[in-house]
Amino acid sequence: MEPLYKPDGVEQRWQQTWENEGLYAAGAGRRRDESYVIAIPPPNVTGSLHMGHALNGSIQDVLVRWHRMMGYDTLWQPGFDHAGIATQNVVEKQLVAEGTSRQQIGRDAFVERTWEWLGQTGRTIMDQYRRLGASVDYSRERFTMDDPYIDAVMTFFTRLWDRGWIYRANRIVNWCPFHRTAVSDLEVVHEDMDDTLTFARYPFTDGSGSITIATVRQATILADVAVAVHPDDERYRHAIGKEVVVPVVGRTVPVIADPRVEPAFGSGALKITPGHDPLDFEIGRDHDLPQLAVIGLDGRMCDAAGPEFAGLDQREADDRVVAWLKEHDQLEKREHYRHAVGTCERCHSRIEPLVSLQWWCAMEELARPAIEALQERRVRFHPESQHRFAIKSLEEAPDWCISRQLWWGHQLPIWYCPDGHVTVQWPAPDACAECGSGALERDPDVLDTWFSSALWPFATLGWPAETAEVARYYPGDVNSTAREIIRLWENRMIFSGLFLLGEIPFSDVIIHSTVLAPDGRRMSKSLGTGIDPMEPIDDHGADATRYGLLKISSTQDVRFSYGAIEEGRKLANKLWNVARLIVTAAGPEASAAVRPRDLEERWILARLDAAREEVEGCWHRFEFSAATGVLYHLTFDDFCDWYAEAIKARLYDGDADAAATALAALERLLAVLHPVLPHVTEEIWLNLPAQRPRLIVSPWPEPDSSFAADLHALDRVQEAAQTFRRSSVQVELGSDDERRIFAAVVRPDRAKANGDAEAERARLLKEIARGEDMLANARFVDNAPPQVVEAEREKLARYQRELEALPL
RNA sequence: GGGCGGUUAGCUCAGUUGGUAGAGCGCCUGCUUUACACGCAGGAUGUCGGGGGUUCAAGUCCCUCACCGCCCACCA
Repeated sequence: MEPLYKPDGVEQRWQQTWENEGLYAAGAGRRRDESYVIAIPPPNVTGSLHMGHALNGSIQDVLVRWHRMMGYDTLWQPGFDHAGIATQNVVEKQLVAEGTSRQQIGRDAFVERTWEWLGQTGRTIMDQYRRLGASVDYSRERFTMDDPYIDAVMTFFTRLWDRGWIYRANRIVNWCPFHRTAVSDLEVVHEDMDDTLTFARYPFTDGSGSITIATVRQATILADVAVAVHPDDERYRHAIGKEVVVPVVGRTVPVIADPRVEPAFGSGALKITPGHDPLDFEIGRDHDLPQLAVIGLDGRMCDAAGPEFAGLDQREADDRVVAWLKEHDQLEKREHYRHAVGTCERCHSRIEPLVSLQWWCAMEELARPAIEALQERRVRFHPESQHRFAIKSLEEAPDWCISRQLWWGHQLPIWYCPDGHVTVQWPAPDACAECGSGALERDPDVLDTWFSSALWPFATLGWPAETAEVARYYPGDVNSTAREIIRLWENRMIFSGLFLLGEIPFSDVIIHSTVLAPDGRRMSKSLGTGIDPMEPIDDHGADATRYGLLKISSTQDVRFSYGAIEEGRKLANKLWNVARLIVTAAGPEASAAVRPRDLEERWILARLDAAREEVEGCWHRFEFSAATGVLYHLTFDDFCDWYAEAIKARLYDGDADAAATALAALERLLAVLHPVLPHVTEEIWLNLPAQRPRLIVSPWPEPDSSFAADLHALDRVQEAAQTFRRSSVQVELGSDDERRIFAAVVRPDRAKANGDAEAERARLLKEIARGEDMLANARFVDNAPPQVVEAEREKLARYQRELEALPL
């Protein structure tokens, strides 16, 4: 064993060994009946792992390794999401770069090309998980487009259909003109943009002047069917019921009253364009107004806009409309206006609200049991604030637009016959369910990618087939993910699990922190602030990276910190070296045995057990950062600086009992550290004398109360040592044991140099004065809890003794 | 506009039920004859964002203001 622990090579070796020996597989190390199941949030096949994946992987791996050591039948399910629009976006852009397009090569060729491309990316991602030391069952890799998974998706759809919860409706949707598909509200991101607000006058038909409206989308004037004002708006009361002439097109439309108009905005009068605005769509529907469309699916002006405009880019059309207004003296003014505009999450094209025929899933019946389950705490979100958010999101969830006009994804199990009958069936029907026609055509649309993600925890187990795995591993235990995905994924897994299997897929949802760049900005490729998690892993090791990420994790957003990772590296190195001390001194013939003879040996055994319990508490509460603190303190302060220093001399003397006990203590330390630092602990384990199973599947230390009484045995020695080192004041110790340990750990030659009796005297006098003040305060003594007063008295007495012991 | 969170040492952050502020890094001082200098021992540094309130006692509970961040959102 070298003095410097070098993770590179060691970690890769263990990662291969564990996987090859089947120790990552479901059920490895199983010694009890209960299962422990986590389904990894399947990364999109499009990319590589980012820092959030590394943190999330570390969190899940700690829980999984811990449960594996406790003997649970543990399954950590890996795989990928086909990520419909995200994947199509990447491949489509590749085609554009090659000077072609998906339309040119056609659907079949496009899908084939996508399959080819993701054969490479998937491999990369799984290798990155391996490099992190993630103990997922790599033999069970699943993909949301595997054939059995497709069965699950289609079954989900047909069951919803059978309940009558899926319907087709013409509604206004968010339309991405680049991808030429509808996207859900959740896939639209709002970005601040500079715009121009145009104020245009619409003349009344009776010649009594005009009414002014304000708009940022001048081209949509062509599709106006009304002007609306607020019913209580005194300025426009006279106008209600009159008619105005729409500029350019000359259409006569009514002025209506609707409370949804905001009088304070713009001119207070709103032009109504039901075909191209969600609010106008609703107002139009409630007032029985027609829907006109002037913008086509490609985002350009369509034929309905008239021959002058057809085919124009919207911006050009805007300019022409403005020119017309100016020419006819109907342009009142134009103002700079900065506002949030909806854009496509994937390609950032401006979203066009369009009326289109889409498939919807009614949410009310699906959400209700999920809301109840959350309210009854049958599933819990951590932290608690996210639990409330999850409930609120379900309560407010609008019907889910599940159809997408994409090519990459699960095609809807809907067929049409020439007579227009609709057959919904899976497996695919041979003939129309209504008329028996064999000439069926499948609906070209695919499902929203989250429709299939929602089934991840059980579709990966073979559902809808009644597999032994579903029976054994469903429901699972924990799901850990990022905050922004609660509505997209967590809630949908909850309601689909309840609907299809009658149970929620997990009992706890961990919402982990977002890892920001060191400067506090978001980590993103476009900003250049991203840090590849493989970088710290290569530089400092997977153990150090795992430790560092867990240390900085909390409930809020956290900044990435190399310092935290270096701390992890130091911990691994420290551990390596104390193991070197013990193993070398014990010799190859030694064996571990708990044979404590002296106080410090009983004390470290008690400390190890107490720390084990503290760490378990942290993990039960999902407080990963707190756990790293416990482990660091245990290793550096308790195990190395006190225990190892105290027994060092006896180890050199060849004391077999001390060596056996030290080996036993080291084994317990390694076990407690293993879930966070799996590689270095396994490597040390290998170097211990005697044959034993791999640490990864070795039992987690059992509670051991034998030495609990000695937990505080060293408190007095530690305090005496600190006093001595600081001031050269020798504090009287109570027993030979205490004096012996003091002598072994404290080296007088090093302490004296720092002694400054005068400074110490001043410090003690200050403390004593403060303590006397407090005890002289009647209100404090009368009202503080007795133990607080007593503690203050003891502190005061101790300071007095130390003061008296100071050399003059 | 709505919701949530943050503001504690030079930096990154902990602070459980109110009991008189901590860690790591950095900095200063002193230590290497057989675990580790990726180490050991010691030290300095805080009006706990501002203001008000409750309490014997507030970083912790309440109100308020300021700034920062995230999520959500149909003021065209």
